[in-house]
Amino acid sequence: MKTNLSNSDSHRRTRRDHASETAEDYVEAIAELIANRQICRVADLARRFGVTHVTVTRIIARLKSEGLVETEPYRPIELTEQGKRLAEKSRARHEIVFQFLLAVGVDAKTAAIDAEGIEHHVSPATLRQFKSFVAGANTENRSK
Amino acid sequence: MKTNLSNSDSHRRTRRDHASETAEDYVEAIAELIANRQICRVADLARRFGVTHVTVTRIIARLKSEGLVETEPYRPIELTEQGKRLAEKSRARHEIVFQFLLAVGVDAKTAAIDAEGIEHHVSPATLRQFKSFVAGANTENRSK
DNA sequence: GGTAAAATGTAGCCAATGCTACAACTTGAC
DNA sequence: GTCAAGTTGTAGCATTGGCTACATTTTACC
Repeated sequence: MKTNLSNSDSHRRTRRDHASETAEDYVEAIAELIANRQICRVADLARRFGVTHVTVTRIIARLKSEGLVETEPYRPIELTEQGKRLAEKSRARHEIVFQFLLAVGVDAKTAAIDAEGIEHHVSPATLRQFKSFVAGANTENRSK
Repeated sequence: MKTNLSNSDSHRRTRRDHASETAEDYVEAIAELIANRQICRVADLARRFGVTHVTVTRIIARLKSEGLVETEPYRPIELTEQGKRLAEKSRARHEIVFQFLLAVGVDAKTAAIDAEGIEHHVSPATLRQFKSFVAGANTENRSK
């Protein structure tokens, strides 16, 4: 059952563009913080991700240079339109993965944790299957 | 004055996770190459992961220092007992994730790609659900 | 308004994983 | 045995994301 597809293809996907995953995690967290508390600060993100404020500062600088966030020194962090779009896309995908895990019987706490890790590795095709599975689970019957 | 030592745990959090994922990917690939071709060379891994031989060399050096592989300069790469155990564990988990994706309707090629990325983020609890889902899907096909 | 605490920024270190360029070793053909 | 081609190793650089230590700014309270 190995299904050896041409190897460079399969691993190109798996390859480390960890940077864009980080970007997605951050814009998603920023959007959530703004939604919940009206404001997003470096310290909030540091707490959220369990890193020091230094790490957050540098990542935010990168996101700024990529046009995802706007911020001035000692000021709160805001999302650009592009950042908001990416945040919403990430949130939606995250939610589908989370609901899917619940639907296949994973407990809520584990599903929340695993969804965080899995969401970045789900292709659009797989996401569609997840989505329709969740929808099917709600309807809950199949006549062959 | 902060005096917080013994942060050695939290520091390197993501970095270490990332490093272990790489270790798993590599021992898994090494085991597969040895199974298929009786030998694993730096160049094989470089092709497989789509990176240069330099990157492979350095990662192998790290795996060696971690006791997962054995190798002498200009010689093929072999797995230690510990390396074999990790490889088998990774392969089994990978296979479950792959079969699970097939079972929920993902096409084989996409499933192969996504399984690569997802496998590292599936907790034991979730893996159990995946496994029993696959088993259930098989039973369903046979009996109904 | 002044000052201490909290928040943020800056400098500089480390590790992991990419790369190119070049050196050294191994292998196969002759 | 020699030499070319292929393989592997080494040097040195970049990027990302961890960290501590220290500097600066903002805020909050008297």
